[in-house]
Amino acid sequence: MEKKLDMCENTIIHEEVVETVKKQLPSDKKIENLALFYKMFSDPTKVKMLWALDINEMCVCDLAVITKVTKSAISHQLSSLKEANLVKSRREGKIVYYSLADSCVKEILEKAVIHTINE
Amino acid sequence: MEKKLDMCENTIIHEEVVETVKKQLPSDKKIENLALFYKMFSDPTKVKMLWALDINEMCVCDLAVITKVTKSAISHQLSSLKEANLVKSRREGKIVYYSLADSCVKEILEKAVIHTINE
DNA sequence: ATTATAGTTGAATATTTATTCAACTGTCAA
DNA sequence: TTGACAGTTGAATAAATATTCAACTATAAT
Repeated sequence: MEKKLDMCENTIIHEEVVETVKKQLPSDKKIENLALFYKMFSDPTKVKMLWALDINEMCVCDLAVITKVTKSAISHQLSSLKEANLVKSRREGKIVYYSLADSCVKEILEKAVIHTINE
Repeated sequence: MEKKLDMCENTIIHEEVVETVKKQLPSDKKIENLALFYKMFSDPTKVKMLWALDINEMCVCDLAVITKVTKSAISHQLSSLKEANLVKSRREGKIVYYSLADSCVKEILEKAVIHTINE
């Protein structure tokens, strides 16, 4: 009679494949950075902001109008996007203008368009 | 003296820009689909799974070992990935083998590599 | 038929992420 | 220097997502 707890549910079925794949995988840190990067595209508000900024630089108020969320929410989102080096800002008087920091953004958005069903 | 509630915090500062951008933005549905698509790349477990599957087709057990999460969690993740048409599966006896359904996956992952700090 | 293993499922829980709220800073103009 | 407005911030809350758990299906072997 066996123990109630099965020892470990992680049975390796194809040991060779697992070993080969493990060797070729990027480091956990790298994987995490990839996921972090794509998180910036994984929310409708962020996607809309990025798309809008690709068309024109904009201030927080305008982005709030376009996305229909509060200025505060926009500001929080912009700070993640800035930390991810996807947007940059410049101040002009009271107004802060945001724009894309990385020309790859539109390219990335458009790459996805091909793989999604529209309308 | 004004009302306590300010009528609407969404002041449009650059009306012309806002109008122009609004016209050029994709529909909300399209934006949402884009976000949904990138959600499939926005979690380390999913990224690792996709990367692994790009190297070799694999069964649920093997993926569980490689990602260090339970078979159940993997199965749940695979079902989202399948719904997003990023992976496909075939059964061989008791074992279900998963593989990439879309050759763009690796391309997308690698696009991000350029924009992330590694190690 | 019975048992064992691979995988799936739905509900519960844990974790993460987005948004709101209220108080704050910075800049301009009266 | 005071008020008004653009924007930011941190903490609280709400909402979304990932993981676990336990019960289940499917297939194969004895």
